[in-house]
Amino acid sequence: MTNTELAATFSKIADLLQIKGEVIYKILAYRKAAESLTDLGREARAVWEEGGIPALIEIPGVGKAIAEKIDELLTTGELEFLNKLTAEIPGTLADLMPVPDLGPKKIKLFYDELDIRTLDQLEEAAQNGKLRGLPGMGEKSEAKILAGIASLKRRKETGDRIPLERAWPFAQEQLAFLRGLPGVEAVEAAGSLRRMRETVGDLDLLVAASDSGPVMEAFTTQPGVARVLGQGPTKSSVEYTNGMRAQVWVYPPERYGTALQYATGSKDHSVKLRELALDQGLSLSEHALTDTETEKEILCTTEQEVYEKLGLQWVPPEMREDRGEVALAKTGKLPRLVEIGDIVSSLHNHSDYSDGKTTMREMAEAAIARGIKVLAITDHSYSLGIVQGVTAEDLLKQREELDALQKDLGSRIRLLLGVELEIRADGTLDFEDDVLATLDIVVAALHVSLRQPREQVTERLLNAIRNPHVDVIGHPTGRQIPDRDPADLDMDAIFAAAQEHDVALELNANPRRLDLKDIYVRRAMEMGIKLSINTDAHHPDHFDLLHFGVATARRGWATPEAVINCWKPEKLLVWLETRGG
DNA sequence: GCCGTTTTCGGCCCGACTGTTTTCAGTCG
Repeated sequence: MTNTELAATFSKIADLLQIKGEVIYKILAYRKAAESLTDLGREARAVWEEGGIPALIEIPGVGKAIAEKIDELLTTGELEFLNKLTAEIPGTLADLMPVPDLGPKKIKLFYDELDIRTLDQLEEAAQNGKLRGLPGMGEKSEAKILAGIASLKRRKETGDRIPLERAWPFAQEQLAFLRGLPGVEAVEAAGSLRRMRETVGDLDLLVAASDSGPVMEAFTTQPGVARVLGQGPTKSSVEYTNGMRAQVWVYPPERYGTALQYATGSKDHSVKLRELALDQGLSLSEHALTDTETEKEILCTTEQEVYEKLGLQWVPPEMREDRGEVALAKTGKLPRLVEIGDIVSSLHNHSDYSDGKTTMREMAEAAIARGIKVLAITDHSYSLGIVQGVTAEDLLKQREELDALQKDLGSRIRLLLGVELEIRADGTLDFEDDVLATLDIVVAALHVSLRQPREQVTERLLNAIRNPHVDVIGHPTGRQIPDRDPADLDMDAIFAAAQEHDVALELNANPRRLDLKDIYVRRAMEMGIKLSINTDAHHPDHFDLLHFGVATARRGWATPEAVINCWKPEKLLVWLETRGG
């Protein structure tokens, strides 16, 4: 049973308990545990095999009761507690919770009064006007539920969260639109986009303006808006014709700091802040910090002031997931996270020797223009058929050409010849050691047979890590957002091997990959494993995807020391040279 | 159900918006 499956179980329990009307804090505890399991950088099963229930209790949000339930689930695959619960109320009621504007109270009402247990039954009842007679229900509520069901079905087809790759550019357009409106003093994307999560639920846009009315009016009536989901003086939300949703908040400039903090979240991070504020006799809301005694407001123009007033270091948005950052900020010990300006080397790139779109020279010149000091050309090796990868002979020719190019470019950039070495389906590598030994850097990667059984696909990657010539494992899990799942790897084994053999794990910056993902970056950091952030550029423009990788690294609390691309070129070259057996 | 440099029991954030209401409940973030 995977973390995802465990999380789904506890999430379902939370839904059913909420519909049943259980006290909210118990429900929140199950939800917190579900989220914590999802965010755990390793498998709960491995934790459990190592240390049993006591080890499980070490997981944040998991106490004795939930640890015992995990134990039962991992032992038997069943959970007596859930079985009893579904004997009381139908388990299918949990499927209704994702319907927008439909919550536990109404689900309970419909079940009690009309015996509605499924989405289809609910839809039918709404269509036939059966809901409007119930207490607190009217025609509008009924229509809202139908719209919610339609929206849910749509999102099921397209995926309920939008990949950062799509959300980011669209958000930039919306920000530009808002920035251009009269009276607007500042604009910022908040929410999970500002935290740079790999997928985004909806866009959260924050505006500083003294008069909100005109901004709200312009926002909700702009071209591209399919329907207005809500509109008030401080908050409005819309659905666009492209299916995305956004909400915009408008606050006066003098309250912008608290508003930005609130809109950025995450919810759990903000709750921690609000609790901390209460300890200091302050109530924190999106409008202000308020002294609970005197009810006097303290306004914060900037977010920095909010954190400062609470006695905290300012927490970078990427860290705001309630994963221990508030405690560190309290003691002033937040790590110095990697920044885009720290990156001086680009170590996984392609040219027209394989499937890159341009020559090595064009790539080098584009890299120089972006301030890159070390550029590795790592074309695919030959067995990856579809891209016409390089053979040993090609590498000789490529080396000659690269040497000439290096001479030409002089000290403006240091060029390295490498390869993106194919890890074949049978676990062997495309080149023998004598060929690999001639290269400056080797990035080994999986591209084929990603669906092999766990043991087999893990062993392939381990074999590559053990090879003394392999320096970096490229996009380790092979996932693509949103449609390709990662290979079923034993990540504990991969991390242990990378640590033992001092092999760097890549954080592929392409927003379709972001592989390693944030929680694995965090685990790599904890284990002292080196990271390599690369754009995997197949075209000069791809160098500009770097910020996605850096943001993901920051989400995993990566420091510049841990990222080999941040090292001084001399240090990097020494590291690469002393490797290779 | 979880958690603890003021607590192992008694806490556990705060507000906006909508729809159905005559003052509030439900949902969302």
